[in-house]
Amino acid sequence: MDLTIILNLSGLCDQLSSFFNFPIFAKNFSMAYELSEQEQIRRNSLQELYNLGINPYPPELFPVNVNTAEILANFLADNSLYQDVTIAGRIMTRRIMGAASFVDLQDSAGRIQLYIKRDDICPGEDKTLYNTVFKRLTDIGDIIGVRGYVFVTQMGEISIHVKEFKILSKSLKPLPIVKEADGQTFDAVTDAEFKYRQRYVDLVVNPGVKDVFVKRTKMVNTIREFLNSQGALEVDTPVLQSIPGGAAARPFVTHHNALDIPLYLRIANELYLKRLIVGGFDWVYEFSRDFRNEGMDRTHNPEFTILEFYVAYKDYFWMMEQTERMLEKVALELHGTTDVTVGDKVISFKAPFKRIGILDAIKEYTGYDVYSMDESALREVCKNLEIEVNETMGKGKMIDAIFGEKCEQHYSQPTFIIDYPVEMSPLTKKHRSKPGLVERFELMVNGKEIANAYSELNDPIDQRERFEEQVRLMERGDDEAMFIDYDFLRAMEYGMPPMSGIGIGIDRLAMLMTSQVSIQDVLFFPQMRPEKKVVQQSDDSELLALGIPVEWVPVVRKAGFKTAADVKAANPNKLLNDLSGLRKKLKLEIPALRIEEVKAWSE
RNA sequence: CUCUCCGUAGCUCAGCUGGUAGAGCAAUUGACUCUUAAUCAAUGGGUCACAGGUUCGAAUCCUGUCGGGGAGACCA
Repeated sequence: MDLTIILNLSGLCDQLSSFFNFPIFAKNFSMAYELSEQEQIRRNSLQELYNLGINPYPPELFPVNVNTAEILANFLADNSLYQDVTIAGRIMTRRIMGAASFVDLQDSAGRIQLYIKRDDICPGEDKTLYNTVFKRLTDIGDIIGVRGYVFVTQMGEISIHVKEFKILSKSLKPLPIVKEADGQTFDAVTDAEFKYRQRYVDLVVNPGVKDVFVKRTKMVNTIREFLNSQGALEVDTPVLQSIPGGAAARPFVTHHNALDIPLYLRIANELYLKRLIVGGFDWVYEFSRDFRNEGMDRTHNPEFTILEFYVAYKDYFWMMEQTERMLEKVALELHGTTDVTVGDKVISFKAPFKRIGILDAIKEYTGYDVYSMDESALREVCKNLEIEVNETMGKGKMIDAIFGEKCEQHYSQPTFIIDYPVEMSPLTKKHRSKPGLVERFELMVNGKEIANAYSELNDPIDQRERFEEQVRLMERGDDEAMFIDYDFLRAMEYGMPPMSGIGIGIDRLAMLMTSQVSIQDVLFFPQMRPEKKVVQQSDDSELLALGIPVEWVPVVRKAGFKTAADVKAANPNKLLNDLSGLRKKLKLEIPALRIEEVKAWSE
């Protein structure tokens, strides 16, 4: 870029600058066309603040000494409190009435109304702070700090009478406007894509969203306390595993460069926790972030959290009692009652929960007694029930399919489904009295599985055979069958205490406990397809290089042609049309283009 | 992967069987010293997701693409 171009650029900047009424830096002057009107105005305000000697992003701490919830909770009882508060938060609405204004300030704990009077924040002659800085240069979404005293307005609302006011962070993008009155919400952001991609905005503007996540954390804390108080030890085990074991699922694969081996993101942490029990711990647990490379829907996210815990010398009956007690406690802690409203149902987490054998459940809902059936008989049953089966499915998978299709949805109230067929439970101890079954339960709530537990298999010879059966299934084409983890077998050969273990889907439990129908609503940042780049990054120089006059470059970009390739691919007639239209529309005082010029750009 | 619905101003949404876009809030300017979905007046703001096609004419009809929701398939 030679000197003349630089000179031209700065000349153009002045022109654009006056057009948009704010300074534009040469480096990114094209941006001016790509911002919305409101964003331009906010940048303009930002510059004006600088011009007034105000730093809209001050570096020093702001000494907050109270939050909104504390004030609202305590002030009415004692009006002498909070007579010198400093508080900070985001401006959510403004009601300006000349020399006095009301502002709703939102902090992490809630909202409170501010009363800002011109002559209080500007005691002298100079009213700039109120008239200009507050009224004109401050916007909804800005983060401010104020100092003042708490009082009650004539309308009876607890408010802060502001004496000092300071901008702590200028907001450049307008927030969606959500209004509330008498418990009703107006214009809430309902677009799922917007909510999930820009959760930060969802959290700011939509009432109740924060509460879901606060409840989720409270739930996890309650569980942690429940376990810790009984002597359980929280541990961390590897996320990157060379053998993805402990569950039937498709893993994500990655590669470790230094070791030059494939590694898998864990689908479960079961086998590692069991190793720790071999090592001599009696009770270990982990809130495990697991990853499964499978479909996504409202109960499945590629990464999700499972609580697993393993307890030596216990069996699955003991585990059922623990589970009941734990969930009862969670419900009480979160809702103050064991009855939790989920959608239009009320679910009672009052212990004990109902228990029923999976085969009895199938008998109840289908009439078939599949207990002693062989594979071909079972296939026939599936056919009669119109359940799709294929050659890769063994006995266990078919029974699972029948249950999933015909029974699962009936269990709204917490119900333990117990005593599963051995074929679908390769890590589970054989049933003490019912041949062909294992000591396993799943907890169904609201028609969904939320926990899965067993008396854990600790016979290394049996375990080896079960793994080998899995390999046979894999050879039949079952891509979910488990790999053999030889180190796990070795650990078991040293002697593994009898134990019971469980996995509880924390996301699904959070859905239940917060009455959300979609897993995306209990994850801060649910998985999404990457957003297409909204603004294509390109350098003006590549457009200049085509011979486009410098004064036309921002116009070309505004017209949607952001790269040299875009311009070359364009029909010159259309391009000329678009550009001339913009020139007219924006009333640009630059020479009109001729078709020959435009054609020359793409040659 | 299949079916289905959706994508219009910063946000929430209208826009009929084709005739180049409207409202409320938000924004700008002004009035107003206890308002609270504040009010009143005026003003500005849109490549109607993207790309093709049909047509004199497309937000609207057709095809494809992208993104999202829902249902199914697969799967915990």
